[in-house]
Amino acid sequence: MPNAFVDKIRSYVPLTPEDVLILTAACENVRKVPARYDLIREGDKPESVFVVLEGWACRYKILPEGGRQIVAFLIPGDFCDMHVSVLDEMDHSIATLTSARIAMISHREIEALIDSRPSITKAFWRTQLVDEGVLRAWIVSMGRRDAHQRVAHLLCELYVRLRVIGLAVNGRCEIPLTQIVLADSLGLTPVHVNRVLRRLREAGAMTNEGGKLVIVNVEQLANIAGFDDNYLHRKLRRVA
Amino acid sequence: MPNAFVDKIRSYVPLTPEDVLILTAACENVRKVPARYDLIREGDKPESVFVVLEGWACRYKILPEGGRQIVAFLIPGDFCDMHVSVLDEMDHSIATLTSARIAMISHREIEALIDSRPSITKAFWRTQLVDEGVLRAWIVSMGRRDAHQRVAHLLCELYVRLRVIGLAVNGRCEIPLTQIVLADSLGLTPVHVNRVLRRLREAGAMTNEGGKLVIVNVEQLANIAGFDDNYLHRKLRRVA
DNA sequence: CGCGTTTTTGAAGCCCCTCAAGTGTAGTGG
DNA sequence: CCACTACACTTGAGGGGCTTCAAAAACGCG
Repeated sequence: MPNAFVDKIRSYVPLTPEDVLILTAACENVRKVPARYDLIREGDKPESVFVVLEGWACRYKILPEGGRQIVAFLIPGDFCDMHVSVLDEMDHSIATLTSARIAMISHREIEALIDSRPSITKAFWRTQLVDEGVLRAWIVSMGRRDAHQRVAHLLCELYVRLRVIGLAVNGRCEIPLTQIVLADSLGLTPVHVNRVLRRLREAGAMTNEGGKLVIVNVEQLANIAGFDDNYLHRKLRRVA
Repeated sequence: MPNAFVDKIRSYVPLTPEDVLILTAACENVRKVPARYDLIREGDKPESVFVVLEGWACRYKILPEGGRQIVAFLIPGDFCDMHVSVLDEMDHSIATLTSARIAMISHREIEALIDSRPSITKAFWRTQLVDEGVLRAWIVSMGRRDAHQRVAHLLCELYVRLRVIGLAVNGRCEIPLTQIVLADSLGLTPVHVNRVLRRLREAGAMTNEGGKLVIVNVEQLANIAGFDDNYLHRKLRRVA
């Protein structure tokens, strides 16, 4: 049975069959969750670590005036805050964007993994550093790129991340995000996102099929965005 | 002899006298560095962990078109990327903003600390989670706050962080950043930062003394920014 | 004292927002 | 099978916040 979490960890470090068994066992507590469901809210005391096995989720913050800012997208294999138990409460919320399968791992199990499995611990560190790199890249985008570059850059990031987990092939992948969600993550309005997407569509970089956004030409998006994949520590093009 | 690094760690967890000795010893390799000096550049292979003992530094990225985006400020006590050795190369650069004293700790020493000192390890985790919280807060600011709120929010963040290390008292502190640096961190132009600062000055929230920006009324800034200190896991007002 | 950098101020313009209305499209229930 | 509803998407018109360009004043450092 495929497990996105195991696959992700394996993409960072080699795993022994025993490692795989232990990781798989850690994911036994699985919940099916509908779209737009809050897994945890700002202010809550975290009780366990979430692992996305299937579907999409996001971290977000709500502002006093009511606006929402998404600060990260979580795709299959992603997990959150293995050390978060050392802080009192969440400083942001996490919600699903599509229906999803979520594994919940207790802190005790996570710490047991960290204490007993050096290679898994190393993989955890790597994922954390990559996540921070993504946060920094978002800041760069919001600070110094215009709307077109910004949209294109996000799509490139998502493409690379999806390709790693086998959900993108030949410069093509599906992204189940509404224009409203995109706007909330990019610091734009849905109206403007709509106009930007239209131009990207007209340029032949993407299409809109069945309510989903489909990337059909990453190269072009990368050109528009000035995308450099170094911060993901993965390559946009698979090296031969 | 005071050590900002030890003080910061101590602000997160209780330290035994032995812990203090070990941390102090780890900082023996100190360099004096002038302002605007690159400690490490994007693409470099990191060789050690930097700790800011005195002065200010920043993480930044240069865009293809030449613009600079600052993605984090480092103040005394801050250190960077204890696990960074697990990645091949830096995805951003780090430079001083003022003249500074920087301690350099080898990865071997860091890992020895992590392996042998549980309380210090816990403090490292906390600092990392707080740093991530700051990155997310920056994204929220850039995405959903206008220029006035954005400037005010950054000043509030810096105030809280400075207060923790004893560099702010009674709602007042000095910030040695030029308007150009502020602009590069906020995703604005220096011209507009100037206009925003003028209004904050006229409102009595801050002043400009001797080339330094001085916060004189944090409460007011917090009101303008809609500042919520939860993400720093420290209080804006010291609790009685 | 002189020079480079930062700060300041003005004027014009554009990118993106706001407001508004209309068009799909999927799911629901009669 | 077709209203009916709830969203998301689309498109237009007008406005405002921030940028760009330009130039002068003030500062700080050798």
